[in-house]
Amino acid sequence: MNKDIYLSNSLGGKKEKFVPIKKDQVGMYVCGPTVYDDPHIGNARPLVIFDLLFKVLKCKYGSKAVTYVRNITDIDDKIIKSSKEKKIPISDLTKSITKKFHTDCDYLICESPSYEPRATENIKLMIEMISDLIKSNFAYESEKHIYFKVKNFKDYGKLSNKNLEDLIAGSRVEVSENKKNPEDFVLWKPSKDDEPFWESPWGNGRPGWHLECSVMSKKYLGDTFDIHGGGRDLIFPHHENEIAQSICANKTKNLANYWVHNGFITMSKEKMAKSQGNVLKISDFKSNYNGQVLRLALMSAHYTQPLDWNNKLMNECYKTINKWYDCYSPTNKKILIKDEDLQPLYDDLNTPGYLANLHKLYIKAKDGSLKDKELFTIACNFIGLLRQPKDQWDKFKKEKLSLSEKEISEKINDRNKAREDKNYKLADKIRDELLDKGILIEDKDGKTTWKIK
RNA sequence: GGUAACGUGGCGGAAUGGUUACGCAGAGGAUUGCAAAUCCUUGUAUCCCGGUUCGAUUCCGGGCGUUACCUCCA
Repeated sequence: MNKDIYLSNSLGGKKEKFVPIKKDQVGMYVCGPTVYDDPHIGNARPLVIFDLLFKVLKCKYGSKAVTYVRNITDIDDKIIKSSKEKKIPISDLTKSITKKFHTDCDYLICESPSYEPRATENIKLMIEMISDLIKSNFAYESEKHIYFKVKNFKDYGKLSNKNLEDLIAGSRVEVSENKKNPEDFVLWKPSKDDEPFWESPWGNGRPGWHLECSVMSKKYLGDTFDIHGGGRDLIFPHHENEIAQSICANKTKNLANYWVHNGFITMSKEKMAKSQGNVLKISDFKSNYNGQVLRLALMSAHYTQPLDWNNKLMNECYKTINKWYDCYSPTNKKILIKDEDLQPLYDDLNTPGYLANLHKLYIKAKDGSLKDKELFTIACNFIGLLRQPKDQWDKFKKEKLSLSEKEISEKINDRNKAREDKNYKLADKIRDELLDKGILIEDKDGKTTWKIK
């Protein structure tokens, strides 16, 4: 397959043909979690979206050609605050949230990135980058704080379409007596007695937000790399500041050539965010839904669009996967997905377009040959669906049942007796009762079978 | 106030300068004791006003509306 990949580039605001810096090598950096609280559905979207992009890139460039780096930020003001609130030592908190995050990734069927560096393991490199920035007059020290001097970087605001005057006029920037200018942001700050610290030329302290991404992307992908991803809300200030730091420290023109940002998950059309108090934890879904259902739901809209999260969406996705399992036919054969079927994914990760193709392949597979079913299964597998054996999917459904199989067959016997007696009122009552409990009865060829709705 | 995104049938959601998305729901039919499941059939929608064009839902301008970012947020 030699089709081009297109991506919506936030830098410039247009869909562009993807051309990697090196012909047969792709580097992608995605902002991972700050591990201070349980991951929620909003966090799940970039996990699934960039997992898909990883798969598509590997499909085109080869599985070894793509380096996917996703950081874990394990030192930050939010973590310190959360640790105090929860009365848990910081390292315990970050370890347990990181573990939960990985469990959630598995639940959503996301494969591991190539590297998953932690901020606290790279403090030395951060200090080096700060020193470079001070030397080249892009940063200054003030009362044991180091600030980035935004005015000295003329391209500041290019990604987020902001200019300095507006930012200052907005005056929502954090005011601090130590700053020379209100728009400056902190690279290093002193730690209080009860806060974690690292030794530095400017005293014991800790890094500002933003810096870990600049340092770790450089470490694994170089000064300039291909794709940088994350949620829309990171565009400003996080990515803007990353760009400023990296370009000034590395003396390059660009940090990443393609900036890819996913839209938000909303609840009743309003952004799902901790500050709004309307977050749904990923783990809350585990008892009721197989992770594939969430994964499909997260792919049901284009990644740049907002996605409203509700029960109807979940139910539709559940029904779709349940239906698709009828054609589940795993195989070790190498069956290639047709270019025309794959094409929507190459075109800016158009997941709804690909899902439409899957529906078409399903219809073909349903009455088709084994090979059609195998192709359909492989096409689902490509985006991380139908990877679990069917009995695992059924098992999950059975766990939710309130009736035992024995009770169900007793009810069915009762109903069939009633039918023989032509007591259809009773028969229908039993059937409806079972349906209420999620058991679907089918009379076929004189036999009655049941399945879980 | 500044900066963006979006506005498609009952709902969700793609695409597109002239013809079909797709899914769910609904309707009709086959089947059935009745159902369910399944199968078959069925949908002519692009916020408003101008402009460009032979032709715009699609491009351009204006308006209205919704949302987001400008403070931590995926």
